[in-house]
Amino acid sequence: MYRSHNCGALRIPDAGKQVTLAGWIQYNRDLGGLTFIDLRDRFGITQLTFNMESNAELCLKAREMGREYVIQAKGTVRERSSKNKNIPTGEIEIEVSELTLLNASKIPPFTIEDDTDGGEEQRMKYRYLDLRRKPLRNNIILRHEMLQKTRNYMSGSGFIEVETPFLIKSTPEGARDFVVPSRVHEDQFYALPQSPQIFKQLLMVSGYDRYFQIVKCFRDEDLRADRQPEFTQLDCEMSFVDQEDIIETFTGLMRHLFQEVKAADLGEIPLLSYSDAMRLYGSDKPDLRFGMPITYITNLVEFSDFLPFKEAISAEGEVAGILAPGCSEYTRKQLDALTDFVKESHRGLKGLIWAKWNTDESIKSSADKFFSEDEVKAWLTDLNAHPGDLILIGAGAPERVQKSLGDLRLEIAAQLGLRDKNKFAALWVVDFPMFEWNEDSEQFSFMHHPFTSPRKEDMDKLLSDPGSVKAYAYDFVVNGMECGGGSIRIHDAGVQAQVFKALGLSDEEAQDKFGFLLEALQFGAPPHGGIAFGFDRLCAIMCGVDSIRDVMAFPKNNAGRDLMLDAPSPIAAAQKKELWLK
RNA sequence: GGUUCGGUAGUUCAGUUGGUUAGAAUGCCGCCCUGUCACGGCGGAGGUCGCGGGUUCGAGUCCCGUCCGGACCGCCA
Repeated sequence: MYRSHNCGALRIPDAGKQVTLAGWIQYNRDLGGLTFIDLRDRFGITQLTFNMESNAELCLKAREMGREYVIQAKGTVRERSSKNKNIPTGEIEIEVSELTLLNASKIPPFTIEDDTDGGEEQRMKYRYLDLRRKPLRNNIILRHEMLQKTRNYMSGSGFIEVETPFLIKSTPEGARDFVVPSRVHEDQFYALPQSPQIFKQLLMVSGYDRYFQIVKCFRDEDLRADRQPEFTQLDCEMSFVDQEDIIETFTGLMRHLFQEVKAADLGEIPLLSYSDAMRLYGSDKPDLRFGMPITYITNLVEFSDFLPFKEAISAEGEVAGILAPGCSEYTRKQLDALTDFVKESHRGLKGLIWAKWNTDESIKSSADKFFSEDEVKAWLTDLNAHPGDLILIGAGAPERVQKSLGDLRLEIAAQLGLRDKNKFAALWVVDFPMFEWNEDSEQFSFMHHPFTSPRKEDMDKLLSDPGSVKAYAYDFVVNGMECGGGSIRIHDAGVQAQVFKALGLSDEEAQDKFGFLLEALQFGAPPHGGIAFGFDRLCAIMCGVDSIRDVMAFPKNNAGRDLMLDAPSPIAAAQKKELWLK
């Protein structure tokens, strides 16, 4: 028996007990006549005490033990004479009578503390050491709780978990596939699934009614803080449901998880249409922890001669602004920085007009030469500003105004500390367009995926006016992060064929790529729909971290490399040959 | 594919207009210390300044290329 208790277990009532502990050395404090060792495992830290007077040999031995050595200690639990209020075991210590070195450790490349001195690269290379740190350990444990509570809730709601294959067929749509060469079949490849989409629909055809799976998915695209090449989805599908049923079911799941894991009440979760989200927040995943919606003042400046406004309006653009509460003291430098921010090429505004309502009630704007104080005051009032506030106004094409002011809204909220990690604001975004126009290929492509059902009332516009067709598609958004998305699927082979046609896919192509699905739809496919949640993202939001790396045990770096394994890596020529690779 | 920031001691960083022997903190090693808890005190060791080329009397510093890391755009049904 290596231990009688873990390192987080003992308290004052245990005083007098003979115990054996094992763990890693967090700190070794040698005071001369006394030596203290903080012994750590994933449950906590317990102090070991060695006294030169009572046992000199043991005390000298303890001094030799370095950081991260693995040791075992037998001794007596004792109340401390000087207590440490900062840790749960801080009122007791172990007076050690027997000390065993189980394994020494090299000197760690960075400190294994709550706040490490290690940089990203070191921490990724020695991920197993980084995982010893409490913040990361807490995240991994929270993820475990999420997994358990999700499975329990889903199972309790009549869903069954079914595993689907990882070696499947590549389809060129959507994200790039990771591809696995076949040894048995020359020049042929499997693909790793981007999601179990087709399988879960086939399971509905099979009559499984309510399916879920917590499953790895793979996408060969560039990485971001919230995107990894392999990631985990909570994948779900239901039969005989409409959009309202799905939203109700998974509102229940989300409320449950946030309540259970974070003791957070999501409250009423609002539904917002895609077009409203874009218009008010310039994003299909708005952060609703704060207000500051984009407010359109085009009608107030309709007949203005002020060139930026005049040009925008004559080109069917908009003039709109956002409120920066309490920012009337912003300096010229700060305002210039915000102007540069919206002028960055992917946002594309030509500039930013500001207007300050100072605390002394005076009004000042960067367009004072062109507008009377009353006119500027009308803008301020329209944006719900008060003395002490600043408003920022942009003019241009609607998409640019939305994108720029939407990003600016997030930037200012961040500067004002309004993106509070302990606050959770969820919503459903609904009524997505079915298709979006692709400038490069000059044809429509699907917004969600090609099996998404168009809305009933838009069915007849599929071929005549695809751009105006809306879909039964929905996203679940928390704190400005897209955490889930799904749709009602097409269960009618005829409708599916029409959608493929609208996408410019010939019958032959559709048959080649999705023939098995089209055929399955003809064998009594029930009406069905589903949703998939980004499990890593949900965990990241609950952990209050910016990157999903921090909730994954062994993530990849910025460039998709595993710095610990040094993967990907070349393979031997013989192995290549066997796989028919040049 | 592109933009941008960075690479200097084991680690995290500083290093001025190019100028003699490249610094700090922390870690590491040694000595001292009986109530510490990121213990403290004294002393010490530790650097091909990512790599290659160029400019210069002289490059950590300037220029070009390249590799590596972070953030972002494109991309991500």
